[in-house]
Formats: sequence, C-alpha cells, structure tokens
Amino acid sequence: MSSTSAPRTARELARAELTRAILDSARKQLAEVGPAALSVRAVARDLGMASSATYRYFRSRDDLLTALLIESYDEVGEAVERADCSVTDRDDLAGRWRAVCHAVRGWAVANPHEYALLYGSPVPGYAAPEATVPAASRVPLTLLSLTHDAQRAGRKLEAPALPVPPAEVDALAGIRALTDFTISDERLVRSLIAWATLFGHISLELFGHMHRGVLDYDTHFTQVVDTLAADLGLV
Amino acid sequence: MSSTSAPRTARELARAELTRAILDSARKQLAEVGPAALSVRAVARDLGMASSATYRYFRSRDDLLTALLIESYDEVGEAVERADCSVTDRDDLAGRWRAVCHAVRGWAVANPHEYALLYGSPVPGYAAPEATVPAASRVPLTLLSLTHDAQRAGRKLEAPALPVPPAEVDALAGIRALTDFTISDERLVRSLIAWATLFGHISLELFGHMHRGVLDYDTHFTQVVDTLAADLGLV
DNA sequence: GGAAAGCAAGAGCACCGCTCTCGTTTGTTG
DNA sequence: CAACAAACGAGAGCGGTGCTCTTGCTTTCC
Repeated sequence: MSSTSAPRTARELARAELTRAILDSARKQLAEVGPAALSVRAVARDLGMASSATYRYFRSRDDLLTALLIESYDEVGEAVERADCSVTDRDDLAGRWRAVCHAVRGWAVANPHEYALLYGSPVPGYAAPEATVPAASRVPLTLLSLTHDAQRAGRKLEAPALPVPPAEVDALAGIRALTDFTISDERLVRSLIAWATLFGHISLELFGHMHRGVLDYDTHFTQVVDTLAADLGLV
Repeated sequence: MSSTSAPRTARELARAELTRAILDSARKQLAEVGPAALSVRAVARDLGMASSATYRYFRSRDDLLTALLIESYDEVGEAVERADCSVTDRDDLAGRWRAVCHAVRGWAVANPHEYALLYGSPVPGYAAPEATVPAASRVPLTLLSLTHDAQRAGRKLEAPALPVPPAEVDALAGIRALTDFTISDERLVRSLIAWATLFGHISLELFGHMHRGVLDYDTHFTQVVDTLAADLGLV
C-alpha cells in the first residue's frame, strides 16, 4: 500500500496523528452508538474540525468503517492468538481450544458493536474490500491450526465422521489453498462445523435470540465449547 | 392487541388496505436495498402520498421495521413448518431434519436482506419488542420438537454427550419453561448446538465469511446438515 | 345536524453524507 | 531565496433522511 515509512515532514506527522485521532474518535462512537449510527459529522465535531476536513483522511464513511473493520479484526485476532499462546502446555489441545473460544466470546461480549460490525449484517451496499481478508483470517486460521495440531498428535475425532463425497472435497478446495498444512477431509468438515457453531452461538446470544431461553450464557457457552472439544477429539 | 375484527366502516377498510400497501412497498424496498437503507419517504413516494401521512399507520420507522420483522419471522417459520410436514413418513427423522434445515437456508438465500434483518446485527438502539417472540420462536420450536420426536422414538445421540452439570441445567430452565415436552439434558444441549451451527453456517455464508474458502455452499451445507443429523441420532 | 375523531398534505426542524470553492499553509524545486 | 505545486481547513451548499406541527377536509357517531 501507500508509504508506510515513518513520517519525515511535519505535515506527514500531523497527518498520521490526525488520522489516528479520527480513528480513535470513530472507534469510540462505534462502541457507543453502533456502526449504523456512526456519523462523520459527529466525529468531526468531537475533534473540533469541519466535517469536510475529515474527507481528506477518509474518502467516505465506508472507508472509515473499513479501517475500523480491519482494526477490530486484528484486535480479536490478536486476542485469540494470545489466548492460544498463553496455554504453556502445547499438548493440552482441549485447554487451548477452550482458551481460544472463550477469547472470541470474551472479546465479542466486551465489544458488541464491533462484533456486530464484523460478523453481523453487512452495511447497506458495502462489500468488505480484499484488504480486510488477512485480518479477518486470523481467527479461523488459529482454529484450523489447532485442529491440525490435534491430527498431528494422533487424536481421533470422537463425533461421527460422515464420508466426505468428492463434491464436498472440491467445495473445500478453497480452504486448502489458503492453508499450508493438510487436514483430513473429515477433520476439516468437523472444524468448519465447530467454527460455525462458535460464531453461531455468539451471534445468537449477542443479537438476542437466546433471550429468556438460555438464562446463563457463560455456563451454556462453556458447555458448548467443551462439547465441541470432545467432538474434535481434543480431550 | 388492537381490533383484529373485520373492518366494518369504509374508513377502517381504507385504513387496513393502506396499511397493507405500506407494508408491501416497504417489504419490496427491504428486499431491494436492505433494512438500513429502508426509507419512510421512499415508501411514501412509491405510494404517491406525503411522507407525513404514513406516520398515521406506523408511528416510526422502527415500528415499520418491526412489522416487517414479524412478517419475515412468520414467513420463514411457515416455510420450515411446511417443510417438516411435507415429509410423509413421520418416522424419517433424518429426512425431516434435512427438509427443515434446507428450508431455513433456502429462505435465507432467497431473502438475504430479510434474513439479515432477523438474524443480523440489530438496528441501532432498537430492541425487538415482545410481540415478535411468538413468530421468532417457530423455527427453534420446530427444531426442538423434531429432536423430541427422536427421543420418543428411542434414538440415541451418536455424538459424545458430556455430563450436564447442575449449573447448565439451571441455565437451560428458560427453554424448558417455553416448551411443554421434556427432553433429556444431553439431547437439549445437542439440539441447541445444532441450532447454533445451522444459523452460524447460514450467517457466515450470507455475510461473506466463507468467501473463497468454501467454493460450493450448497454441497457443504448438505454435508453439515447430514453431520448434524448423525450427531443427533436421527439417521 | 353537529361535535369528535381520523385523515392527507405541506412546511419546517435537525440531522446526515458528500462536494465544491476559497484562502492559507507547507514542502519542493529552480 | 523565490516561486510554484500540493496539501490543508473551513464554509457554504445540495439532496437526502426521520419526524413534528399545523391546517384544512372528511368520515363517523351521538
């Protein structure tokens, strides 16, 4: 991308600082009012500048949202990677799985609007640009590499593994192209299911669909995560 | 709620008709531009009336969205219930499960904006009123009653069932209060997991998180649904 | 028949994203 | 050092939004 070198001139330095200030203010507003109500004018007001001036730093509101999107993806991605690394016994796959899953949900609960921005309905006609892909991939890649470790450790899937027909193998070719390690078809399917379960659960919880059905989200989430760990043979 | 009786006077009839027309136009716009871009003024334009006049029928844009929310919930709920009933062999639990799951996804793919309205990020500060609960419950209740049938038929869960601690039993008391039948704790947990997996998968797919990873959504979804059926012992 | 309620329409308020212009500041180059 | 070009901030303005208020008209009901 553009010049990522350190700002030499005073102007470049001021630009970097103001860009950061806009992002911080936008991030604050995002956390308070949510993505849909994020207003460029309000950000400008917060910073004491004319709203038109902000357009020198972000070409549009969508561009600003994209920047926040990447920041948030990286934030949750880093939280998840750190949670994984925090488990000193690398062979404690179930422990790592639990740490990772609870890191995702912990971040989501602490930053519900950011989570909604990442995993909720996409904004109007806006399609996330390719630039977001690397940041967005951090969490799924962490999950996949964990199940790959389980395969290397010789753990067997405990949940029933259906035969994977050739069509399904083809359908999953994209993932194999994105990863450098090789997972068995059955384990890959199970991993994707766990991925969907994880985010499905968090979305259902955060978006209010478990209201009055599940009374204690923490407890139930723990049960779900443990069950997934058992399915994946991580225990 | 308000008078649900047939309109007697000409005025009441006109009111019912116009309410319907507003809903239809709004629904059309919802499908075209999505919930966030739905505009009261555009609806009024479409109907050739002043925007202020629509406020006699819906107190606010959120009220209009709520009405669309309920309609959509009922639509997908009915699609799911019909899919279940369409399986003549009531003992073919796996077939019913497949029909139900594919009905949910089929509706979602055909009505992505409506799906986003229901299961995506909630709109700004808006909380779905209690009036939406019955309609919203139709799909999960269908899923639950299906697994309940499996229990009555003596099917055994095939995926590993972790012991359900008392705290988790308490956490799930809300669901038991909403249903009249009794499912074992283990089966209830598995059902909730399947529920989360189902909607998690559809959300990940529709919201673009499987982009370039999964190449054939239909095939993969089928694999997921079949796997869930096996887990639940429906085969 | 007349009061009361329901109604459509228009003007208007405060806000939004975004663009354009204008005068100023900054950096570069001859 | 001077001159030019690029970047910048501020302001006005456009077309759009949700929503309210007032003003008349129509329908309903007593």
